[in-house]
Amino acid sequence: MRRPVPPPGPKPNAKPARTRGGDKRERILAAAVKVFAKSGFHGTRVSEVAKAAGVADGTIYLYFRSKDELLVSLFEDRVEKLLAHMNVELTNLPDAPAKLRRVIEMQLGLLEGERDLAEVITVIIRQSSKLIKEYAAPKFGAYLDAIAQVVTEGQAAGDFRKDISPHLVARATFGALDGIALLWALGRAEQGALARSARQLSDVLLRGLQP
Amino acid sequence: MRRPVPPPGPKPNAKPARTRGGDKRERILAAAVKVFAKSGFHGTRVSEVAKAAGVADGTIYLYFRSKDELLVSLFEDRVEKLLAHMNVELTNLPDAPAKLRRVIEMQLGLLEGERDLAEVITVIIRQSSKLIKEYAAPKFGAYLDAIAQVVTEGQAAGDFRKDISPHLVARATFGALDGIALLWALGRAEQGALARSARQLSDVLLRGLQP
Amino acid sequence: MRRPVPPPGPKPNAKPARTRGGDKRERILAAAVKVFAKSGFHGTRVSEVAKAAGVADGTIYLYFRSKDELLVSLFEDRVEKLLAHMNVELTNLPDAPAKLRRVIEMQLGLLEGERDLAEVITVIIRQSSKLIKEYAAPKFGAYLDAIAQVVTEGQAAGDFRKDISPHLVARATFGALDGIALLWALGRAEQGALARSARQLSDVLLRGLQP
Amino acid sequence: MRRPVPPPGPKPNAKPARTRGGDKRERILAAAVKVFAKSGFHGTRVSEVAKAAGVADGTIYLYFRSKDELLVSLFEDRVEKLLAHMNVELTNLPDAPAKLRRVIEMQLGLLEGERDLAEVITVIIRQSSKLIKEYAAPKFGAYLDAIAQVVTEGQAAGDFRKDISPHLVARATFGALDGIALLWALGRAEQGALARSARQLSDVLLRGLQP
DNA sequence: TATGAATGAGAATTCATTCAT
DNA sequence: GATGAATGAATTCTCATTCAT
Repeated sequence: MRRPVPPPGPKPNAKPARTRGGDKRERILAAAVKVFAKSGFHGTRVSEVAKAAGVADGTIYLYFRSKDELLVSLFEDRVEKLLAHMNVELTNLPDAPAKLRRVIEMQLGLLEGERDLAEVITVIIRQSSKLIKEYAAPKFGAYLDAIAQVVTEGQAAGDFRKDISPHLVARATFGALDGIALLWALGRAEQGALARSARQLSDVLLRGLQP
Repeated sequence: MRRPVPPPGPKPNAKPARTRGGDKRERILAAAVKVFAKSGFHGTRVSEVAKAAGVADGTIYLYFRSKDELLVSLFEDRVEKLLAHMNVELTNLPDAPAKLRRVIEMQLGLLEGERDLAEVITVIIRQSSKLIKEYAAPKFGAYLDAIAQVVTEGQAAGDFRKDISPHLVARATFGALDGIALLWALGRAEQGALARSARQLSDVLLRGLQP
Repeated sequence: MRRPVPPPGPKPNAKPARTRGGDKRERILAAAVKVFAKSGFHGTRVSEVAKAAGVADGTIYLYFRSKDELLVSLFEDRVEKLLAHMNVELTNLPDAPAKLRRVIEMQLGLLEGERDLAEVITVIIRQSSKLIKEYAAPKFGAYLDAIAQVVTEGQAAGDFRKDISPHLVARATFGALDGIALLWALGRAEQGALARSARQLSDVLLRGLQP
Repeated sequence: MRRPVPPPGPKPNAKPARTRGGDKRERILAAAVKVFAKSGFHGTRVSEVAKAAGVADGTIYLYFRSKDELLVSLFEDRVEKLLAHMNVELTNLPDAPAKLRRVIEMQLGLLEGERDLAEVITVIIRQSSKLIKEYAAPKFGAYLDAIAQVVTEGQAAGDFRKDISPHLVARATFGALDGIALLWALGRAEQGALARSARQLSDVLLRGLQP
C-alpha cells in the first residue's frame, strides 16, 4: 500500500526451488498466522512477522510480493487445506444431517484447536476490503459452496425442507458459527462452552430445517 | 515534543458550546460512516473524512480526540440509536416469536436502508481489535443482551425450548444475519433477496426453537 | 493507532551492529550540531538534519528515538568528550590557579574552534527545560563539579580564599564565560578578542579569589 | 511562524485606545510571563496565554501581531522598567564599587522576587535566536551598557583597574549572575542562598577589579 | 472591542519495500 | 538465497492565526 506503482519486474510467489530443509515459506505463513491473530493485519509490522519466523525482513519478499499478498496467500493456503480436510471427513457420513452436524463441529473445533487461524480467517481477512473481494472471496466461496452442497443433498434426499435457499443456510450457518466464535473470543462465554454450543446450534438448525 | 502530555485542559467530544450554523459533529459522523464503509477504517485518511464532511482537517479534532475515537464515537452513537429504536419497535409485539422475527427483519432492513452504517457496524468495527474489546464491546453487548432477553421471555412463556442458551441464540442470530449481509454485500446474492432471506431465516430459527 | 505501545522490541541508540560504510550515527550528530546551531532546536526540521547528514529522514530514527533524544544524545556525547579532554589537560598543571586559568582558556578556546558546538551546549540545550533538568543536568553538573573540584583544591592548598563556595565559583565562572561567549556570538565584540577576554577574566577571577 | 506570508494590512501593537479599566495588554503580558516561564516559549500555546489572562484567543491578536511579537514586547516592556528602576537605585550611591554591588544585589533580588520574569529574561528569550538578535539585543545591550558605564566610572575614579574592558566585565557579571540563577533554578542550591551568593560574588568581583 | 470555532499549513514519525553485500 | 540497514512516501495531529458574529 506504501509504494503505489507496482514494479513491472518478474513475479515471485511461486515457491523458490525447494531449499534443503528450507521450509521458509511455511515458517513465514505459520508466523504470520500467529502475529496477525495477535495484533491484526494493520497492527502487525512485516518485521514482526519476520522476527517470529526467524528470518530477515527482506526474506519475506522472496516468498511474497507484499504484505497484502502474504495475507492472501495465507488465506488461500489454509482454506485449501481446510476444504480438503472437510471433504475427507464428510465422505463417509451417511446423510446430510450428519454431515451438517459435522461441519458445525469441525468449524468450532477448529477454533479450539487453532484459535489463531480461526481469528485470521474470520476477523483479519475482513480488514482489507478490496483484498477480500478480489482474492479471498473465491476460496471463501468454495467453502460456503461445500456447505450449501450438503444442504442441497439433504433437500434432494428429503431430509431438509425445500423452501430454504441452500446458500442462505450456508451463509447463515457460517455467520452463526462466526458469531459464536466471536462471543467466545471476546471472553463472554466460559471455556469448554464450544462443544455445547455446537450441539445446541446443530439441534436448532437441524430441527429448523426439517421438512 | 509533538504529542506532549495529553493536554489536561478542556476535553473535546462533548460538542462545543454553541455550534454555529450546523451540527458539525453530526456531519462528521455521517461523513465518516460513508467513507469508512467505502474504504475501510485503515484505508481512509482523516483528510478524506474532513473533505466529505465539508470541514477542515483540524475541525475533526475539535470534536474527536483521534481517528480511533471517531470510530468508537460513531459506533456508540449509532448503536445507541439502534437500540432505542428497537426497544420501541418490540414493545407492542404480542410474543417472543413475533419479536424475534421483528429483530431479524429490522437488522436486515437496516442493511438495505443504511448499507454504509451496516458495513461499519459489522465489518469496520472489527478492524481495531483492542478497540472493539475495550469500547465497542459494551454497546455491542447491550444489543445482544436485548436479543437474548427476547429469547428468555419466549422460554418463560413456553414458546421456546429451554435447553438452548439465550445468549448463544443471540450471538448465532446476529452472526447469521451478519453472514447473510456479507453475502449480500459481496454481491453474491440478488437484490431484494434480503426480505426473502429474513423470512427464511426466521422460519428456520423459530421452528428450530420450538419446544 | 499511529504510535501504539512503545515497541518493546530492540532499542535504537546503541549503534546498529555493523555500520556499513560510515558511522552514520556520528555523521548525524555532526550534522545536528551544525543545523541546531544555525536555526535552533525548534527551528530545525528533522529532515534538515537528515539532509545535512546525507541520510534519509527515516535513518535518523534508526539511531535516535526522537528529535528530543537526538539533542540529548548530542549533548551527552559531546560533554563527555569535553570532560575527558579536560581531565587530561589539567592533570599536569602545577596548582589550582594554573588549572583554573586553563579551564577558562579551554572553554573560550572551544568557542573559537567549535563555535557550533558551543552554541548548542550553551544556548540550544536550554530550549527544552524539562529535557535539561532530566537528562542534561547530570552531565552538565559533572562539568561544573570538575571546576568546583579545582577550587576546592586551591582552597586546601592555601591558594584561594576559603570564604567562597566552590560551586558558586564554578557556576559563576561558567556563566561568565557563557556570557562572554554570547557577547561574542552576538557580534558585539571584535574577532580574536576571546584570547584577551580569557586573560582578563582569569586575572580578575584569580585576584578576586586570593586569600 | 505558521503563516509565512505576513498580511500587508494595517499594524496593531500600538496599544488600543485605553479601554476603560481594560488593562488587557498588561494582563496578557503578565500571563505570558507566567506561562512562558513554566513551559518555555515553544512549549506554550497561545491559547494557554489567553486562558491565563482571562481573554479569548483572538484578543491576543488585537494587542500583539504574533506569538513572537508577544515575547519581544514582553521583553522590551520588562527590561525597560528594569532599567528605569536601576537608574533610580544607582543614582544616590556614592561610588562605582557600591553601585556594582547594588547591581548584583538587584539582579539576584529580582530572581527571588520575580522568578518567572527572571526565567523569561534569561532563558526563554534565547529560544528564538533570530528574534533575540534582531529585537531583544538592543534592549539587552542597554542593560549591559548601564553596567559597563558603572565600570567605566569606577576606572575613571581610580576605584577599578584600567586594564579590563568594561563591557567584558558587564557581560561576565551578567553571565555569572545568570549562571548562579540557573544553579538556583535547577535546584542544586539551598533556598535563601541567593543573598549569600550575591555577597560572595561581589566580594570576588570587587577584589578582582581593584587597581 | 471581544469572542472562540474554524482553518489548514506544517512536521515528526512509521514502516513497507529495496538492494548492496 | 539470505540479510538487515537504509530509504522516503505517506499520514496523523497540532496550534498560530483569522474572521463571522
